Amino acid sequence: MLDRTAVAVTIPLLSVSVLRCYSQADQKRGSVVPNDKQWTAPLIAIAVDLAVFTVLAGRFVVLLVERGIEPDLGSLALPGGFLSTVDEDLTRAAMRELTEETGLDPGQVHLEQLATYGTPDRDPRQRVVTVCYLALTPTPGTPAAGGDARHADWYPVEEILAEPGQLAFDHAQILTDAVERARSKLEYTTVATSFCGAEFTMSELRRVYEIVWGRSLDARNFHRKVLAVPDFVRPTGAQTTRNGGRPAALYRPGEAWLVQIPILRARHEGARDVH
Amino acid sequence: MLDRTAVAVTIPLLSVSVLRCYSQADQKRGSVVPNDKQWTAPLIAIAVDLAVFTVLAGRFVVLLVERGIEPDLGSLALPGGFLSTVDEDLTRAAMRELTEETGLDPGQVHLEQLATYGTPDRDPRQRVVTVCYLALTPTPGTPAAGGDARHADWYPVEEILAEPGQLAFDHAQILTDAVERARSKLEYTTVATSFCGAEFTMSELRRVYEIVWGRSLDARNFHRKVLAVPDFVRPTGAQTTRNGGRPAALYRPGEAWLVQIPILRARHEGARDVH
DNA sequence: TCAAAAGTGTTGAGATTACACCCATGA
DNA sequence: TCATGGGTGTAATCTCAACACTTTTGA
Repeated sequence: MLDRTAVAVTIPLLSVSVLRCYSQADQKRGSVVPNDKQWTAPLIAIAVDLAVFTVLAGRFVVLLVERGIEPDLGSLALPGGFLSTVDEDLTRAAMRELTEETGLDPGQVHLEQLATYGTPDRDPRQRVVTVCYLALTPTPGTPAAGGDARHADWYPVEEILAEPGQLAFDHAQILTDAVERARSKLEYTTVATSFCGAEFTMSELRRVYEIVWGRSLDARNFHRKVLAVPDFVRPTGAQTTRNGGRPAALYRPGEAWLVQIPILRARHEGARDVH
Repeated sequence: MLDRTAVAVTIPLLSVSVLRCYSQADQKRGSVVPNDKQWTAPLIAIAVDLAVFTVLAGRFVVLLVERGIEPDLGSLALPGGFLSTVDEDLTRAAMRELTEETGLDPGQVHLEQLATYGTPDRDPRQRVVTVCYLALTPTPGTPAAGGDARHADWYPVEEILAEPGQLAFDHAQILTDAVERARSKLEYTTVATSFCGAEFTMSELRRVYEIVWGRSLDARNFHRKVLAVPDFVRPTGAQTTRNGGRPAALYRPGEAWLVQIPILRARHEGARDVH
């Protein structure tokens, strides 16, 4: 690999005047002139945004910040920020934002790329392309505000989706996509354990599904279905009575990721609502 | 929305020296100093790459170009390129590349975002973040080379995946992800019709599944399963004998997108290979 | 008449749901 | 002893893959 510092100087960079040039629709093409051996491309600001979910007090909640700067000052927004350097890896940036916001141990969270949003006018200040990540975590401590954010807190997903106008930029769309992804991931993967602590009972795991999907599940069938998936969960051998009633076996997450037979077949008819 | 030209001048831009500064690992932070009201971020080159698939002569094939410039001159690569201007929409850029490469009518193709790849050293020249798209098309005419590409052609997916070293950059990973996405999308959506022409028979549609999945399906059960999905396909009323044997009804794609009951339940045991 | 492809009917194996029933604890 | 949640057993139902069988064409 070439030396970065040496390479950098061979790359024509945008000047203010070139950026102006780009912005004029009648000069879409030709605003960057590739010369013989050099290599040109418009340079754009890249952000990383996070849709962080957890289950808190029986509700499916998302981490949002209250914007402390314009535009959309005072609106709610997904936490996020720009790459800290041109060399920062995308996933690393997402992880950095996540630990900054939640203080969580990265080993406890599930983090996956959701999608990239890059409509030219999604940020009124400048062209910003944002790579969004989905994060599922066990309930963490109090989230910390910082950077552009005045305040960070957990908000029930249903309430935010019911009033999407509260969200800044195109974050309503991103949140919708993230919720859909999270819900469907529960069906085909073992990711639900990411919402639980290190050890959990069957009913605690079932609660996760019930809360995220907003419907009740048969505790007995659920129990068998989870145990039928090889290495979905591993018994610790210990028991707990923290939920009352008969002592329940404690489990730890297993190594399995894909669930062959979905935990619940999609059927949106006779499902009773939970809460 | 603010006037772009006016905004541009208020944004601190990278100079060559600032970019150099970013490249030095010991100065990761602090290389951009945010001042009071202004707003800073590292600027990065954004590319759009395409994994274009079709079914050609009974094979599942992908469109690849032979690179005409360094690095990886002579290697195969996914077609793609940089945004043509800082204001170009990501999806529009993908569509532009697609029509440039295949000459297809955009109405005929299925185009969806796959993922974004941004490992800092994935391109040895400079930091490049590439937003990749998955495209599924009916068999088009001869693909056209152009830009960085010496030559563009369709290559059987199996053969390329068997020798991933032929691919430039991280395109082997991208292709793997794209193939996986394409295969699983067939199971839960009606996207397979995107591989067929405007009108097709049941066995032609079934062939798509067989070729992409690399396994044979029971023609009779397939037939019923497709018709069981509301508005998966619509009969045109016409028939054809182009495949020999008894005349087959012709269908057009319907409006349905999601298939509630997967076309084939995942079971990778007793499946016979096709071809 | 035969081969080949299209399309319908049926059946047995297996999966799934709904729920009866028993277990173990705390209050 | 009772309420509460944990966990097992089972029967009716549903689904699906497998395949026998009929239909309609071209050669």
